[in-house]
Amino acid sequence: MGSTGGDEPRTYDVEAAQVKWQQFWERNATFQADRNSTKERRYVLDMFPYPSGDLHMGHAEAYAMGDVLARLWRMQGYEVLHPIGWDSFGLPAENAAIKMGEHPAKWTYGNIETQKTSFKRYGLSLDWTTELHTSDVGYYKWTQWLFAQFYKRGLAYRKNSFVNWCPKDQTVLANEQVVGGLCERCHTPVTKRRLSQWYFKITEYAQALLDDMEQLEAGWPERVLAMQRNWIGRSVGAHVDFVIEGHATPVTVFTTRPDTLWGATFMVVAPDSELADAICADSARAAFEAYLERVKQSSEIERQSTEHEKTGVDLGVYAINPVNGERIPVWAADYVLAEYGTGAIMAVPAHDQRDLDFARKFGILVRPVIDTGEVDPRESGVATTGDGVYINSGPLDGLADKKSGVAKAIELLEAQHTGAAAITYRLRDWLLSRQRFWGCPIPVIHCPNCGEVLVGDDQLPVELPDLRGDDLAPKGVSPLAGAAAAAWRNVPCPNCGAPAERDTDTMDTFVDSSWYFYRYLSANDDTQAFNPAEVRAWMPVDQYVGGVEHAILHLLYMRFFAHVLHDLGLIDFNEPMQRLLNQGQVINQGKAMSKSLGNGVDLGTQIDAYGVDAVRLTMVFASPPEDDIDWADVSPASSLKFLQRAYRLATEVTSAPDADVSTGNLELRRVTHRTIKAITELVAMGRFNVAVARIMELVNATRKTLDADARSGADPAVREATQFVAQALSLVAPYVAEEMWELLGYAPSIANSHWPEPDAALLGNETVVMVVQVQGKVRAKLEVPDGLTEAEATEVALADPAVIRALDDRPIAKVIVRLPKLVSIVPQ
RNA sequence: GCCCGAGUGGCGGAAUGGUAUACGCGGUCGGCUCAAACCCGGCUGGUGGGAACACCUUGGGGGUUCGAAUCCCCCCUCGGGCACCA
Repeated sequence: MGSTGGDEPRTYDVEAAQVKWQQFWERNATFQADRNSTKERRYVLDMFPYPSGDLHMGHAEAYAMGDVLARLWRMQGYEVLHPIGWDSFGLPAENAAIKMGEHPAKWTYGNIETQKTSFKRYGLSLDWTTELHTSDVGYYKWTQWLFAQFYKRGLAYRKNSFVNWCPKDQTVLANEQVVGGLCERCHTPVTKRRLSQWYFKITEYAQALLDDMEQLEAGWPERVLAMQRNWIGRSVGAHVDFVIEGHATPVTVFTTRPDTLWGATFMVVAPDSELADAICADSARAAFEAYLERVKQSSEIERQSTEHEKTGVDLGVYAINPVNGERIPVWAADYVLAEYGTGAIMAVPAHDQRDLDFARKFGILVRPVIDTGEVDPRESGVATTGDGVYINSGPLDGLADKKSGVAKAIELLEAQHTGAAAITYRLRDWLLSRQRFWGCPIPVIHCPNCGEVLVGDDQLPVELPDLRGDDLAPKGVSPLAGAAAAAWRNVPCPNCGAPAERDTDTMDTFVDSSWYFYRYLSANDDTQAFNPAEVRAWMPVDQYVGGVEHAILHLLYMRFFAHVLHDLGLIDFNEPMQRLLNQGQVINQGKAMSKSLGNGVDLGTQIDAYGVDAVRLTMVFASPPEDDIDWADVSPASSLKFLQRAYRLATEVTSAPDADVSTGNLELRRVTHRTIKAITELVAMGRFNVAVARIMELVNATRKTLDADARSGADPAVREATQFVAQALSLVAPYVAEEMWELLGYAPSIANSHWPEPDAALLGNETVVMVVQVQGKVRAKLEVPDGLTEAEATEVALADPAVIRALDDRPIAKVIVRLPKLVSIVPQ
């Protein structure tokens, strides 16, 4: 009980409030968006969850953040759509199904029920009427339809090449899913396999994806944009053709330094490229094949290691340097990648460290062509890469900077038709096939006569067959290629009727998640993937919220999808997410929570102990949204204490709901309106932790007013302050906010209340604290009436004893006045 | 190696050119209590001083400015991303 005592209940029953308001919101469809609304619309989107079990601390933080904005915008009078669904295809379900001898759907949809209950308890302002599951036939039919659109446009194709293979999950992986040479999901070292696989031609959009980042600069975190730029990896340089002795077609290399061509003393091709095989001399064949075998055995990690000693083999052929006619040897070495550029490079050992290391190991000629004034690379073993004067470079000799050297070299190559300016990207096409069952089947039939045949729109969906348990166990190929799926797989060719087979791979689940936010807008429409009119009405998304771990996965893929959908004429924008918030992680004792460390914190236990409101408040208040929260550093118990303290204000308000606020305590009213202004701005800027601090200050100020005078409970200013405390609090602590709202005598729900505008007349102050500096040091803090003139302020400042003492009779050189709060005096 | 971001009390953090350390945690002293928990209130960057007060303090060094945590240059440390990418 509080020190002032009283008969009314002074705290709220956390558990009872949670049950009561959940029911209320559900019954009244409080958070259901009105599709026919005439209000301005806002679309708040959280990255949809994978139904892995129950809601955990990480979800709790992410969803708390999105809800703050959704709730603010709703109260500000926008029609807010805040949907939710399930990214319900994926490997964990399949693994669980194998273990239990079940169908993956059972595990998946069971988890969804559990998680859904937790979501509802968590008090999020979600519209459940558009709930979707990517594993529902009604959804994945349209994933297949979209694949077909991509295919028809030439953006989905199959090719045979070395691909990333996870030996544990027994499936291929996209480049984006290989992190440091390990499988993103299970951390097994990734190996290479040669397979025919489906790809999306994301490389065709490399430049567009770079260019359109300009639109995102205002609303996306800089680090995400940087990561995407880095990942796309644009390099500007030139293509140069080298004739190979004894071969008709020249080999093209890509280089960023065509100006160093005169120093190219050998050429290197990737051992696992077709090119190496094609040009290898008979005399070198045996050595080459032994080397290739060795390269294939080594893991990605080994190969990528910077410590890795250079290896390679002489292919026994010579190339002709197009600028000086010099014969240079051609080597195969694994430091050249088959997939990047053309799979072949010109090596300039004097000015590239990798080439220098290689040349020194194998005794190949090193010839500097730029004199940078540094030690000769032949002596130092350190390649020089800076600007300098060109030497040994024919027509470039005497030039002194890289820029003109590069330009001159390209001009020369173009004139003799042996090369041209070129741009290369690091980004590779998106490998979308997966050798697993619980995913969206690729709607293609392979016919011995007709080849690849796309399943017609009228034949969609291609439904998954009913496989379970051991049928799904990894056998090196997709379960859909196994005996149990024979009946599903063997179908007549839609073209010629001959016996044919369905494609047995399923799509990467990132395909599913690249378009779910369009589907929310017409989730139950079985005539189209999404309704263009609804997309026009609601999109782009105003705020997207999710983890930064998707910076170059989902967030790149969904951008690519949007570009294609735009080119297909299905949407009229390129960038679907205007603002992006990457919330931090919840960690414990400095480390990510994990089972092996045993430092996990269970969300359900926290909620049972402190309530939803306190947990959410803790999440939001602990740090800026994008920073990690260490649960060891926070105190949900004190969050609850604060909520009870706020609640208590409402129990002490005795004025009528329609009381005339203009008669209220002016000081408190000023604090309230300043707080309204500050919180409105802070929340809009995503500075939620600071906004909460402001709520706390308003609670403190209101408490002081109440404690100062026993009659303050009847003061309408106290009601006004408390009312705003409830509204601001409702952004993070919706249950206690509803309780307060009811106690104040207003009709629920507070979520539909009108967010106040600050009264401009109340933003000023009668008096302000004016700081007086002498030589930049604060010498006095004076309480003066607001609205002094500069001359008056100066006069008051110079009269202050502390200021006089600090001036010590020195004459004044300058006085700078910044009204209303500062006077800076500069003595001579 | 390249690219981003960050360094502020014992801790999370606030202040983005104008009162450094808001708000909270922790601590401490006091009130309530037979007692304790809860709750309520005060104090809480450092050094010197009995006090008034003075000086110092935003990773380090330099600069711009009447005034710098904030802007500029150099360096250090930490976190993240990419990485034999030609």
